[in-house]
Amino acid sequence: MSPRKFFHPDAAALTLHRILFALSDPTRLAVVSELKDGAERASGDLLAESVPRSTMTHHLKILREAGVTRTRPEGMRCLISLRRDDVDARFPGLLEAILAHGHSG
Amino acid sequence: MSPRKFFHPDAAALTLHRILFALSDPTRLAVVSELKDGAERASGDLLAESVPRSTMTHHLKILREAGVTRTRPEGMRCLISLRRDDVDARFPGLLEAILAHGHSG
DNA sequence: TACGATGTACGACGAACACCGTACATTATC
DNA sequence: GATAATGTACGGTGTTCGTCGTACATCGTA
Repeated sequence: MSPRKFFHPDAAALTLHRILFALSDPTRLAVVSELKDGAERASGDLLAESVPRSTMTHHLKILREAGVTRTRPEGMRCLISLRRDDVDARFPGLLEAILAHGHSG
Repeated sequence: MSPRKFFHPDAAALTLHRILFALSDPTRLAVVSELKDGAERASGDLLAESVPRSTMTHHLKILREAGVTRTRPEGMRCLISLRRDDVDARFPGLLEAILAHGHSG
Protein backbone atom coordinates (compact mmCIF):
# COMPACT_ATOMS: atom_id res chain seq x y z
CA MET A 1 0.00 0.00 0.00
CA SER A 2 2.91 2.41 -0.34
CA PRO A 3 1.77 5.38 -2.36
CA ARG A 4 3.21 5.70 -5.80
CA LYS A 5 6.60 7.34 -5.96
CA PHE A 6 8.19 9.23 -8.81
CA PHE A 7 11.81 10.19 -9.08
CA HIS A 8 12.44 13.88 -9.70
CA PRO A 9 15.99 15.21 -10.08
CA ASP A 10 17.08 18.04 -7.83
CA ALA A 11 16.89 21.48 -9.36
CA ALA A 12 20.68 21.76 -9.12
CA ALA A 13 21.14 18.52 -11.00
CA LEU A 14 19.42 19.64 -14.18
CA THR A 15 21.63 19.54 -17.22
CA LEU A 16 21.15 21.49 -20.39
CA HIS A 17 21.71 18.70 -22.82
CA ARG A 18 19.24 16.43 -21.05
CA ILE A 19 16.57 19.10 -21.09
CA LEU A 20 17.20 19.81 -24.74
CA PHE A 21 17.01 16.14 -25.53
CA ALA A 22 13.74 15.79 -23.64
CA LEU A 23 12.34 18.61 -25.75
CA SER A 24 13.75 17.37 -29.05
CA ASP A 25 10.83 15.04 -29.72
CA PRO A 26 7.65 16.39 -31.36
CA THR A 27 5.36 14.42 -29.07
CA ARG A 28 7.09 15.68 -25.94
CA LEU A 29 7.15 19.20 -27.31
CA ALA A 30 3.38 18.95 -27.79
CA VAL A 31 2.96 17.77 -24.21
CA VAL A 32 4.98 20.63 -22.85
CA SER A 33 3.04 23.03 -25.00
CA GLU A 34 -0.18 21.84 -23.40
CA LEU A 35 1.29 22.60 -19.99
CA LYS A 36 2.65 26.03 -20.74
CA ASP A 37 -0.14 27.87 -18.95
CA GLY A 38 1.20 26.48 -15.70
CA ALA A 39 -1.82 24.39 -14.86
CA GLU A 40 -1.73 20.73 -13.95
CA ARG A 41 -3.16 18.26 -16.39
CA ALA A 42 -4.01 14.62 -15.98
CA SER A 43 -1.71 12.25 -17.80
CA GLY A 44 -4.65 10.60 -19.52
CA ASP A 45 -5.85 13.89 -20.95
CA LEU A 46 -2.60 14.70 -22.70
CA LEU A 47 -2.80 13.82 -26.38
CA ALA A 48 -5.08 11.01 -25.33
CA GLU A 49 -6.59 10.47 -28.75
CA SER A 50 -3.31 10.14 -30.61
CA VAL A 51 -0.83 8.43 -28.30
CA PRO A 52 -1.24 5.05 -26.54
CA ARG A 53 -0.92 5.06 -22.78
CA SER A 54 2.31 3.11 -22.59
CA THR A 55 3.90 5.44 -25.10
CA MET A 56 2.75 8.46 -23.13
CA THR A 57 4.17 6.95 -19.94
CA HIS A 58 7.50 6.62 -21.70
CA HIS A 59 7.54 10.24 -22.84
CA LEU A 60 6.40 11.56 -19.47
CA LYS A 61 9.19 9.64 -17.79
CA ILE A 62 11.79 11.25 -20.02
CA LEU A 63 10.38 14.71 -19.37
CA ARG A 64 10.21 14.07 -15.63
CA GLU A 65 13.72 12.62 -15.33
CA ALA A 66 15.12 15.53 -17.29
CA GLY A 67 13.53 17.86 -14.76
CA VAL A 68 11.14 19.49 -17.18
CA THR A 69 7.91 18.27 -15.60
CA ARG A 70 6.62 17.21 -12.24
CA THR A 71 4.33 14.22 -11.73
CA ARG A 72 1.99 14.11 -8.76
CA PRO A 73 -0.28 11.16 -8.04
CA GLU A 74 -3.85 12.15 -7.23
CA GLY A 75 -6.11 9.25 -6.64
CA MET A 76 -6.11 7.04 -9.65
CA ARG A 77 -4.67 9.70 -11.90
CA CYS A 78 -1.39 11.48 -12.36
CA LEU A 79 -1.26 15.23 -12.54
CA ILE A 80 1.54 16.65 -14.69
CA SER A 81 2.88 20.17 -14.52
CA LEU A 82 5.87 22.13 -15.73
CA ARG A 83 8.82 22.67 -13.37
CA ARG A 84 9.01 26.14 -14.70
CA ASP A 85 10.52 27.72 -11.60
CA ASP A 86 13.41 25.25 -11.38
CA VAL A 87 14.19 25.28 -15.09
CA ASP A 88 13.99 29.06 -15.22
CA ALA A 89 16.31 29.41 -12.25
CA ARG A 90 18.97 27.32 -13.89
CA PHE A 91 18.46 28.22 -17.56
CA PRO A 92 16.77 31.62 -17.69
CA GLY A 93 14.75 32.29 -20.80
CA LEU A 94 15.06 28.78 -22.15
CA LEU A 95 11.52 27.58 -21.60
CA GLU A 96 10.11 30.92 -22.56
CA ALA A 97 11.89 30.83 -25.90
CA ILE A 98 10.78 27.28 -26.59
CA LEU A 99 7.19 27.69 -25.46
CA ALA A 100 6.76 30.96 -27.30
CA HIS A 101 6.69 29.12 -30.57
CA GLY A 102 3.98 26.64 -29.68
CA HIS A 103 4.91 23.29 -31.14
CA SER A 104 4.32 23.73 -34.82
CA GLY A 105 8.01 23.56 -35.56
CA MET B 1 36.68 20.19 -60.12
CA SER B 2 33.41 21.51 -58.84
CA PRO B 3 33.91 23.39 -55.60
CA ARG B 4 32.70 21.67 -52.49
CA LYS B 5 29.02 22.07 -51.76
CA PHE B 6 27.21 21.90 -48.43
CA PHE B 7 23.48 21.63 -47.99
CA HIS B 8 21.96 24.28 -45.74
CA PRO B 9 18.22 24.31 -45.00
CA ASP B 10 16.29 27.49 -45.73
CA ALA B 11 15.69 29.72 -42.76
CA ALA B 12 11.96 29.11 -43.07
CA ALA B 13 12.48 25.35 -42.95
CA LEU B 14 14.08 25.27 -39.52
CA THR B 15 12.18 23.18 -37.02
CA LEU B 16 12.36 23.51 -33.28
CA HIS B 17 12.70 19.84 -32.44
CA ARG B 18 15.53 19.38 -34.93
CA ILE B 19 17.43 22.32 -33.52
CA LEU B 20 16.91 21.07 -29.98
CA PHE B 21 18.07 17.63 -30.98
CA ALA B 22 21.18 19.05 -32.62
CA LEU B 23 21.96 20.84 -29.37
CA SER B 24 21.13 17.89 -27.11
CA ASP B 25 24.57 16.35 -27.45
CA PRO B 26 27.42 17.53 -25.19
CA THR B 27 29.95 17.51 -27.99
CA ARG B 28 27.77 19.59 -30.26
CA LEU B 29 26.92 21.91 -27.41
CA ALA B 30 30.64 22.44 -26.87
CA VAL B 31 31.12 23.22 -30.54
CA VAL B 32 28.33 25.77 -30.53
CA SER B 33 29.74 27.26 -27.38
CA GLU B 34 33.05 27.84 -29.15
CA LEU B 35 31.20 29.69 -31.88
CA LYS B 36 29.08 31.91 -29.71
CA ASP B 37 31.17 35.03 -30.26
CA GLY B 38 30.00 35.02 -33.87
CA ALA B 39 33.41 34.42 -35.39
CA GLU B 40 34.19 31.73 -37.91
CA ARG B 41 36.35 28.87 -36.82
CA ALA B 42 38.09 26.18 -38.84
CA SER B 43 36.60 22.74 -38.48
CA GLY B 44 39.96 21.29 -37.57
CA ASP B 45 40.37 23.72 -34.71
CA LEU B 46 37.13 22.73 -32.99
CA LEU B 47 37.81 20.30 -30.15
CA ALA B 48 40.65 18.99 -32.27
CA GLU B 49 42.44 17.33 -29.40
CA SER B 50 39.50 15.30 -28.14
CA VAL B 51 37.40 14.29 -31.12
CA PRO B 52 38.52 12.36 -34.22
CA ARG B 53 38.02 14.10 -37.54
CA SER B 54 35.37 11.74 -38.88
CA THR B 55 33.38 12.09 -35.68
CA MET B 56 33.60 15.86 -35.88
CA THR B 57 32.39 15.76 -39.48
CA HIS B 58 29.38 13.78 -38.28
CA HIS B 59 28.50 16.31 -35.57
CA LEU B 60 29.03 19.29 -37.85
CA LYS B 61 26.73 17.74 -40.41
CA ILE B 62 23.95 17.41 -37.86
CA LEU B 63 24.40 20.99 -36.70
CA ARG B 64 24.47 22.23 -40.28
CA GLU B 65 21.43 20.25 -41.45
CA ALA B 66 19.47 21.44 -38.43
CA GLY B 67 20.26 25.00 -39.49
CA VAL B 68 22.31 25.86 -36.44
CA THR B 69 25.62 26.40 -38.20
CA ARG B 70 26.92 27.40 -41.57
CA THR B 71 29.85 25.71 -43.29
CA ARG B 72 31.92 27.62 -45.81
CA PRO B 73 34.83 26.08 -47.69
CA GLU B 74 37.95 28.22 -47.69
CA GLY B 75 40.83 26.63 -49.49
CA MET B 76 41.62 23.33 -47.87
CA ARG B 77 39.71 24.14 -44.73
CA CYS B 78 36.10 24.57 -43.69
CA LEU B 79 35.02 27.61 -41.75
CA ILE B 80 32.12 27.09 -39.38
CA SER B 81 29.91 29.80 -37.97
CA LEU B 82 26.60 30.11 -36.16
CA ARG B 83 23.47 30.92 -38.18
CA ARG B 84 22.49 33.21 -35.40
CA ASP B 85 20.42 35.59 -37.49
CA ASP B 86 18.27 32.87 -38.99
CA VAL B 87 17.73 30.97 -35.76
CA ASP B 88 16.97 34.17 -33.87
CA ALA B 89 14.46 35.26 -36.48
CA ARG B 90 12.51 32.04 -36.16
CA PHE B 91 13.05 31.24 -32.47
CA PRO B 92 13.82 34.50 -30.68
CA GLY B 93 15.81 34.11 -27.50
CA LEU B 94 16.47 30.42 -27.95
CA LEU B 95 20.17 30.56 -28.78
CA GLU B 96 20.75 33.31 -26.27
CA ALA B 97 19.26 31.22 -23.47
CA ILE B 98 21.28 28.18 -24.46
CA LEU B 99 24.57 29.95 -25.04
CA ALA B 100 24.29 31.98 -21.86
CA HIS B 101 25.03 28.92 -19.83
CA GLY B 102 28.20 27.92 -21.62
CA HIS B 103 28.28 24.17 -21.96
CA SER B 104 28.99 23.01 -18.44
CA GLY B 105 25.53 21.48 -18.11
C1' DT C 1 -13.77 -8.37 -1.81
C1' DA C 2 -14.74 -7.72 -6.56
C1' DC C 3 -14.73 -4.60 -10.24
C1' DG C 4 -13.51 -0.94 -13.48
C1' DA C 5 -10.35 2.87 -14.31
C1' DT C 6 -5.81 4.71 -14.59
C1' DG C 7 -1.02 4.32 -15.10
C1' DT C 8 3.47 1.51 -14.88
C1' DA C 9 6.79 -2.27 -16.00
C1' DC C 10 8.47 -5.20 -19.20
C1' DG C 11 9.53 -7.08 -23.49
C1' DA C 12 10.02 -6.90 -28.35
C1' DC C 13 10.84 -4.79 -32.79
C1' DG C 14 12.75 -1.62 -36.28
C1' DA C 15 15.02 2.76 -36.85
C1' DA C 16 18.25 6.05 -35.72
C1' DC C 17 22.29 7.35 -33.39
C1' DA C 18 27.43 7.85 -31.62
C1' DC C 19 31.77 6.42 -32.54
C1' DC C 20 35.73 5.59 -35.33
C1' DG C 21 38.98 3.49 -38.95
C1' DT C 22 39.84 3.53 -43.65
C1' DA C 23 39.64 5.04 -48.27
C1' DC C 24 38.65 8.86 -51.19
C1' DA C 25 38.21 13.80 -52.77
C1' DT C 26 39.67 18.52 -52.80
C1' DT C 27 43.17 22.09 -52.17
C1' DA C 28 47.66 24.36 -51.99
C1' DT C 29 52.46 23.97 -52.62
C1' DC C 30 56.60 22.09 -54.42
C1' DG D 1 52.47 15.78 -61.78
C1' DA D 2 53.73 14.58 -56.90
C1' DT D 3 53.10 15.42 -52.22
C1' DA D 4 51.09 16.74 -47.89
C1' DA D 5 47.07 18.80 -45.52
C1' DT D 6 42.27 19.01 -44.65
C1' DG D 7 37.78 17.22 -44.63
C1' DT D 8 34.14 13.88 -46.51
C1' DA D 9 32.02 9.37 -47.59
C1' DC D 10 31.43 4.85 -46.49
C1' DG D 11 31.12 0.93 -43.74
C1' DG D 12 30.87 -1.58 -39.38
C1' DT D 13 29.67 -2.09 -34.40
C1' DG D 14 27.34 -1.39 -30.28
C1' DT D 15 23.94 1.51 -28.08
C1' DT D 16 19.90 4.11 -27.59
C1' DC D 17 15.52 5.57 -28.99
C1' DG D 18 10.38 5.50 -30.35
C1' DT D 19 6.55 2.67 -30.56
C1' DC D 20 3.19 -0.38 -28.76
C1' DG D 21 0.96 -4.73 -26.84
C1' DT D 22 0.46 -7.25 -22.81
C1' DA D 23 0.59 -8.12 -18.01
C1' DC D 24 0.71 -6.07 -13.55
C1' DA D 25 0.02 -2.60 -9.76
C1' DT D 26 -2.56 1.12 -7.66
C1' DC D 27 -6.79 3.53 -6.56
C1' DG D 28 -11.76 4.48 -5.84
C1' DT D 29 -16.28 2.53 -5.52
C1' DA D 30 -19.88 -0.75 -5.19
